[in-house]
Amino acid sequence: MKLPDGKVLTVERGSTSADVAAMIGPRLAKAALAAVVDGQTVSLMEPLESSGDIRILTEKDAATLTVLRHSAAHILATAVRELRPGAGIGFGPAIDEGFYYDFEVEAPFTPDDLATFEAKMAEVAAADMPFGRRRVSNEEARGLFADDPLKLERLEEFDDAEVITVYQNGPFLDLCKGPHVPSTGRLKHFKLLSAAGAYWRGDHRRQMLQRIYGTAFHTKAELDEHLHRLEEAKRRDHRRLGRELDLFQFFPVSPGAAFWTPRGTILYNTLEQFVRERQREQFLEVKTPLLYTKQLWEQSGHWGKYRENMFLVLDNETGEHDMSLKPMNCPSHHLYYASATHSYRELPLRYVTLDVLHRNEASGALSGLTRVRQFAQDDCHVYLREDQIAAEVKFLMDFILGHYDAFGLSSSLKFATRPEQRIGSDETWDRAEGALREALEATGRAYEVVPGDGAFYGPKIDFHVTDSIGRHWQLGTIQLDYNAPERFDLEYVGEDNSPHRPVVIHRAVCGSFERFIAILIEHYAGAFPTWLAPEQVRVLPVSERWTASGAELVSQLTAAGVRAQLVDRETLPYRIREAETLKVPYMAIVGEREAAAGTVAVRQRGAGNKQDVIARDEFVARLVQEIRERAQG
RNA sequence: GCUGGCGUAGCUCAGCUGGUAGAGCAGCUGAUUUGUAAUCAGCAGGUCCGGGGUUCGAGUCCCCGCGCCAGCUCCA
Repeated sequence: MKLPDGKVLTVERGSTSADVAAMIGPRLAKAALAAVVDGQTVSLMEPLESSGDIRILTEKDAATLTVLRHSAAHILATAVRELRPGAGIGFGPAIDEGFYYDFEVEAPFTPDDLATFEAKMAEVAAADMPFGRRRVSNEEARGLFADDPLKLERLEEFDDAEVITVYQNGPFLDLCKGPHVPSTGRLKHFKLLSAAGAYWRGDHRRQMLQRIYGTAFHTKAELDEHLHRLEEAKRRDHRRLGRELDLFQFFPVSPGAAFWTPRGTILYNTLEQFVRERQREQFLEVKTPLLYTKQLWEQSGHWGKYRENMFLVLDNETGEHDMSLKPMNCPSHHLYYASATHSYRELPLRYVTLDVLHRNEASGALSGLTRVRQFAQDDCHVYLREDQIAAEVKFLMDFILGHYDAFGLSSSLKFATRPEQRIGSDETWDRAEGALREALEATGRAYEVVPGDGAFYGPKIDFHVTDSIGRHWQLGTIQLDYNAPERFDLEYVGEDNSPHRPVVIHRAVCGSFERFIAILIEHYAGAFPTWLAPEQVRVLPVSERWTASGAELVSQLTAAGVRAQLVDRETLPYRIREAETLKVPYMAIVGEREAAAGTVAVRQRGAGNKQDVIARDEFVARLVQEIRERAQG
């Protein structure tokens, strides 16, 4: 076996990675959690099949966290089986932030059960049961899992050539390809987080299992930090801040549709204004109807593929639900494009609509502002020649990334290819995927491929942004569409004076204003930079004697376009606390000294009582500049 | 849509095994005129999510809806 430093160790046939670790040294043997053999992460107890490269992994290697979590899932299942002997077992993998295990049980788990399971897991870990690995034949496996129908179903899918392995720790046996840590004692820092139903194999037509989520780390510090991050996310939750900062509400009479308060409306309009300003030069904004007959949706393909997500409207004359609120803007843009003859010289032609859209989302899918039934996209459709795709994709990409930059959001790219449910021929898809991939490659940016995740009409590039606490959100998108031009018979007149088919690109930057605002709220934890803040300055006279002086300052600020408000009730400390709670960026305090000198004592949000006494004119000028520059604050 | 949990004053939450509701904040009124994160006092606020049922009696127990939350499915 060849070690990472180039040394070659000769071991007996049938040796394991654990043996290799022991030969290297006792310290490593003790710290070892798994190994990488010929590029494959394997369990230490796995026999080495042939000579090759080997590297022993300890908790310092990131890959072992996944192994630990996978083992934690088995330890959870061990505990559950111990306490609920009849529980059927589904799958139990490691996931991004932890692990889960699915169980088939009579009665769903309660929050109290989680605590009990967690305690039992600690016992299983303390018992330090070794994880044993064994290769079995399919027939033997069927015998071992005779009482586990879910495992038997999985076994049916193996073909004869595949290696089937089982792992056992103490009483618990699972069909599993591993790898696992050497023994249950390696699990020290873990926590069970939640329980919820999950369809067997993710199929909503199959039975629902009960899934338990948990997380595990190598060290207590990492676990604590993770739990702390979950708390922090809760603290920033836009639904909570939306209420506390008085930005929006929901009413049961309109599930999934936000009601924007005066403060929230300012935020919304400010964002919209920003979007309009950026796209003023290179895009053409159009307003289109909200309601259409099904004829349009039949032509676009939505009637067939998207109807269950559309709000259908009764037409009194026909007595049928053959009208619909628009769930997307594309068809209306196509309709408009097709209404005139276009020259190749006009292309690319970019239509944008910021209208409200309606999608009838499953009731259980609704969540705050991030999953709603009524929302507005900054929705653009570009009509262009095929030879313009690469340049256009680059242009749109820069445009989108520039938008995220303005908010300090970093992003990554995903390339999504044809889904199962789709329209258009395979040849068209080949062409679209090829063209989009080529354009993407040409930008030189890194991207991840997500097969089968494309829109039903074409492949897409999705933009995922990372917020200030490291969470990912899918926002913008660039989708290539060769189908719509066919369906809507779109044309342009080429240099050769004959008609040609344009290509369509669907583009959104914010995704939806609703979701984007939710992300901004959480990203800034409600402390918006001044240009976005619903209330930018709160003017606080020290006592009622200085109200007039404060009112004068408010007029001055308002005249300069700054959103300012005078608050003169209650005591000064009370009002300062109130303004801090509402996360108003600036407090302008006016008392005897300031009134006399024509100055203002400026207290900045979150800066404590480090105030800054400056001339009023200067204060106004500074604010105007900060707002104009859209400073990050 | 599915599984589970939750739903008490504008907000955050008490309310034991059934005996027709309570606090803090917010609101209103008054006193105080205040210099950097809550001045004091008083008052007013509730179809206990909605509808059925069990019971002498239901916020509390049962059933059916609705909404929200955690997930699943789906997705901007």
